[in-house]
Amino acid sequence: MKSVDRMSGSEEGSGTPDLDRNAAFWPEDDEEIEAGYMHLGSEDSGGKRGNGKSRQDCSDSSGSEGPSPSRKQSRPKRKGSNVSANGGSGRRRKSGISARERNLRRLESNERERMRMHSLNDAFEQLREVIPHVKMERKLSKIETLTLAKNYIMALTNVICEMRGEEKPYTFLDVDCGSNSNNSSGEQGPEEDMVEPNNNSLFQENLEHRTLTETASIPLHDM
DNA sequence: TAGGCCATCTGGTCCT
DNA sequence: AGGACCAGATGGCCTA
Repeated sequence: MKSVDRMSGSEEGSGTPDLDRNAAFWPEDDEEIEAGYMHLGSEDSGGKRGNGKSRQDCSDSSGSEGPSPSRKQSRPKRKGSNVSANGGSGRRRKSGISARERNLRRLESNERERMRMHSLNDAFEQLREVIPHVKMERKLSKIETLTLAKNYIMALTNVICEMRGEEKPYTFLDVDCGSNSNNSSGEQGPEEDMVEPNNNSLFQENLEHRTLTETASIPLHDM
């Protein structure tokens, strides 16, 4: 497939990718913000990665609902969502906060988010290391990692149940099952027999390596 | 070139 | 109030 490894480069190298650039972009005073707060990115100097993204429709969203670019509309509101959490005016101006301060807050927030994602990636990496899978050139993608982990857990559960003389709660389907679209996208009770091909290529891969998963008893014995 | 995967930014919402 | 969490958007990189 693809080399996910390449990401490691950007991951590490990211550091603080664009603090300076962003800082430079942000307007210096509230006046400018009044005019173009949601404007950022309009001419975002095209940084290399993501950051350079233009927040296209933000500009014209200056409308009443505040930061409501089209992309937000599809998102379901969470409980207790007050449509205008920002006060209803649409402008997210907090009284007494200067543009510079907002800028700073945003940059800090970005940094935290970056760190959060990095820790998430670390967790994925640790998960990859404990999931038995056939060696591959590339490393497992996130979705593959999660799917394999799930299958691995199911296989181990089967082993445990078998050792207890109980019935296996999970059944691993055969290759043909690829055709059955039984799965309701991840809705499965513990009772249901499953191994849903939610990721086709991976699923096939899983089937190829099913013996490996089903011999999950091997690592189990080691415990 | 299209599609997959990813990092990053961002604003809304929730939680402490 | 501030940080964490979440999900949408965007653009880069890579492979088929």
